[in-house]
Amino acid sequence: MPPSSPDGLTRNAGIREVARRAGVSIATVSRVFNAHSTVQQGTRERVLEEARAVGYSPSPLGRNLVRGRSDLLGVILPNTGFPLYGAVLRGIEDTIQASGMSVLLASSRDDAQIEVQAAQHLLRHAVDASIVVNSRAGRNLPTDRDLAYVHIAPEDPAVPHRVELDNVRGGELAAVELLAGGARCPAFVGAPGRESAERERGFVTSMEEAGRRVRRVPGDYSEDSGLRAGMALPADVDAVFVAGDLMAAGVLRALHQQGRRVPTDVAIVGFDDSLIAPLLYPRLSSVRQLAYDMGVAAAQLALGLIAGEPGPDVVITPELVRRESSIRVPSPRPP
Amino acid sequence: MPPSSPDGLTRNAGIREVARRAGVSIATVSRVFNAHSTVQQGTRERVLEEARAVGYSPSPLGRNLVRGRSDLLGVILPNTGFPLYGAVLRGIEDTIQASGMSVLLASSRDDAQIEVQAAQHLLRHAVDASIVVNSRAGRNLPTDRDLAYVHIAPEDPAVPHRVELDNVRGGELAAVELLAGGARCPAFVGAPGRESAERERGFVTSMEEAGRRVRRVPGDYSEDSGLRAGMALPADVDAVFVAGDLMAAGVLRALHQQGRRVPTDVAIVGFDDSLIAPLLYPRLSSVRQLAYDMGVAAAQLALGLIAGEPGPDVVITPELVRRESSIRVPSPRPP
DNA sequence: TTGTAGGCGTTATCAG
DNA sequence: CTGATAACGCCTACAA
Repeated sequence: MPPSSPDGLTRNAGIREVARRAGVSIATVSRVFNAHSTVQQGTRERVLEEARAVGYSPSPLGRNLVRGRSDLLGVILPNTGFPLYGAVLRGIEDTIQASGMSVLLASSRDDAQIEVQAAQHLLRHAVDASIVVNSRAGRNLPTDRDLAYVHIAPEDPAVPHRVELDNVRGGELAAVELLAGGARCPAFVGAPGRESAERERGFVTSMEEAGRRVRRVPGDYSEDSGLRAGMALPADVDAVFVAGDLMAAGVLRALHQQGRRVPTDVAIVGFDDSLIAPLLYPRLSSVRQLAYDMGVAAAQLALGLIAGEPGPDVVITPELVRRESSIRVPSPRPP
Repeated sequence: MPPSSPDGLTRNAGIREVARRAGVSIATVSRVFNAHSTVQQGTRERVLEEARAVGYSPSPLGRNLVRGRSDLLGVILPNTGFPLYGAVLRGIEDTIQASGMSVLLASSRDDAQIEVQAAQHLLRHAVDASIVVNSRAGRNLPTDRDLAYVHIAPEDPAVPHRVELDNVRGGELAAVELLAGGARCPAFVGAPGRESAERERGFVTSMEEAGRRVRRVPGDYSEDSGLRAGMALPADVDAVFVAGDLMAAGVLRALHQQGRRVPTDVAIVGFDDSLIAPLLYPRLSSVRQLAYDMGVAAAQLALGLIAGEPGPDVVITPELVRRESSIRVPSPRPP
């Protein structure tokens, strides 16, 4: 019995139903819905007509099975909650939406082991490609067929298909800004990992070229570590570059507590320009990480790989967003 | 030809391969991998053994097709980037991970139209259920078979399967805190929508019971609107409850600019306890929204619906997180 | 307990 | 340009 639907509810019409009503074979219906196939004008219209009538469109499930791929893009984030990753995700989503793909999410919890498992899981779901943010596993990710990974800021400097921020340049921007503000005794608050090291390199190099020695204080990207770093800042330091905004918030608080005025006594530049930067007091100058743009770039790269046209790696150039924390004004002494 | 693999690479082994090696039919292999099926101990072990040997596990694609459902959970967020939603997402992820499901993401951009399309898209991918955050479309979401929606804080107060915060209670908590700090002239900074209205109701009711009249100032959840609201605050106001942390950041800044001290001159309580609250200056007291917990609850509800055991709606009781912005201390005048 | 066979909804190959 | 028909990988009556 053909799936005529005598009950009130329109059960999901399939390709057969449409073929029957249009008086063609299911093969023709399929061709109509798959581009670059040749089918006569009249037939095509008739099929489309009937399809609309019963509300048909090809089921992803059947299609996935036969094609061995889905229209899914895997995304592996270290941590779903972090704002910066949210921006990346949004960039990815906005970009792939047009091509009818969707995002299958997984998280790695900053653990190479878990990351590999997540990748495997995505693989089994036949994602067309995956984007991995801050990959720990790097080249060890399982790769089926010619599955493509696009990496955003991976630890491993050798993985292909990468989108990355020019961290060294970011450090330089911070140095330029602080020097313009008259920095004499600069400090750098860093964190473990490649990215922080690069930011430090750019900063220190520029500062040394200007004849300034940079004090280093370690942290771990947390606000708390920033607070401790701020407390440990030598008394003569008058300019600080902090490798992450959250840490910068901690440094800022430490300075408040010590009664040191920002930017009058100490100027500060953060990194990321995450959404907290303009909310801090004073508003934090920060090297903009352009997370949204990185998501967009990664998605475009992924789309290219899927289409068989691998694009070149992307290096995004950061900008400095100037706000109150680094803009030196004459000491506000009322008359 | 059976898929013996003469080339070096182990091509993905299928159910047939395992069946052949274990000397059983594919039906038996299938039964081994589907619980509540009865297969002899010895046979089961042999199958498992061979499965492990070739690295086999049932393909989601084939399984989805025949079962008409995937092991995917749809999640529709208004906006992928917003921190609060990130927390919800994390709660969802952490909860479903154990059951081997994964999250298929979509966003609604706060638009009922787009929300419906997103839901349809998820539907076609045969998600087992969907979680919708801040639904605008409400009961108008397309519903195939017995697909279940779980709603987190929907606009429509009548949709079933909901997880929600007790906003009225949140308003009361804010009132209690501010009254304890000696509030005489309280104000409320609100925003459009049901949630803000409920927070207002709880706040105003409690305040009026204490004999205080509440000034209302409108906003829209943005920092900027908070800044404007803060500027528009009558001079005698000494306590403010703001319906969102981001707006509260704006209010705080306005007060700084006016030279009004927080909490000495004006005490402030925000709402959400988003991750910016402890970063503001001074640290912002806030009614905790427990977004992570709401994600967990929603995921549990969804899991229940999928299993055919619908659980009761969930109302989460907020807590007040006390921080500097509402803790009145004697004016800090050193001896 | 196990095997046989049919079907899930599509795409792709190969004739016509 | 179009129609049969064979996969795709798996689940599930039904039968043995």
